[in-house]
Amino acid sequence: MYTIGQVSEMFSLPVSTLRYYDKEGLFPGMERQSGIRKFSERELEALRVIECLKRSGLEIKEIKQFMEWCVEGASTYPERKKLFEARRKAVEEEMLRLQKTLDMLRFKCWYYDTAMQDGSEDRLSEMIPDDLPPEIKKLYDNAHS
Amino acid sequence: MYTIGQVSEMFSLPVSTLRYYDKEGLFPGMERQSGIRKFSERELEALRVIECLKRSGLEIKEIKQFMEWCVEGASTYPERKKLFEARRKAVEEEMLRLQKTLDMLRFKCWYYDTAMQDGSEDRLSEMIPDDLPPEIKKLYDNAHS
DNA sequence: CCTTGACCTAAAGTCAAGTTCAGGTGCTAT
DNA sequence: ATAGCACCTGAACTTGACTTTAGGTCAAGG
Repeated sequence: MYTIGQVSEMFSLPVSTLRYYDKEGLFPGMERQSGIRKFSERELEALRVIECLKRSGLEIKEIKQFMEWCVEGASTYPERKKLFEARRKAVEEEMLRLQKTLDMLRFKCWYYDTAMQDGSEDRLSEMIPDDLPPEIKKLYDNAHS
Repeated sequence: MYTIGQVSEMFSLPVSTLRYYDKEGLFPGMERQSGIRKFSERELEALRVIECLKRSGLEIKEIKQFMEWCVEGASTYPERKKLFEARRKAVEEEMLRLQKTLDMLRFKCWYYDTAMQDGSEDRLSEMIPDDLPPEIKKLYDNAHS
């Protein structure tokens, strides 16, 4: 059993954020001792799932919905599974978008490296898009596709 | 040369967003004909960079700063390069975090698949964390590391 | 005894990134 | 000539996720 301060330390989250999550219903049935929140292993695992779902792009109220399903028991397994499938798909798509973003950033790093060597962008504007070095052209094409 | 409506179509962005970006200074020196914005190839490339930098986690005012550097000319190549290097690093880190998120989501998909077959989580709670199938244990371990 | 530190609440405040609103201009098709 | 678009502006509003504030409880240490 942990206090809110200990959990704040463990997860590097402000105490105010943990209280906010609690107020929003993200720890249904959390125990209290004379008003003071007691975080058990169950709440720590909930917090891990919260962080996962948040990073997957879910909003707080949708996470709350999930936590309610967990309380409801076995009858909501299908809903919970559908949720995780949907988030998995969303994150896989996000990874693809990020890969394109990364290729654009890498291209721009090369671009400004070259501009600094040349002292101008004149030669670069001649090269784009067809006379780029092969490796760089790959980045450019993926970023602009 | 394109109107704001055409650019809105091309980038699937609301017209109001394009006007907001303009007001925030993200298209310095954009042309106008009797009050009406004219988007040239320069603004379209700016928009591609804006979307890239936004996805990399940059705020609008930092993107504005970048656009101002572009106007200043060759003397700001080093700043611009540093910016792209920093964003590249940030996105690479974000990809790692997302990979862990994805492993957690894949683990949960398997988890609820299994729970649905069993009709309960009893067997699962016995298996976690040491008696999971090897492939699943990999996901679990990476997600919880 | 009284101060300090960790906990509590409800309510108000903040911030970024848009979106919406109210009112206005100007072309063109009926 | 008038209705309907696509464009314009400044200002107010919205949303989500926190954070801050103001005021209060309670146990331990000096």
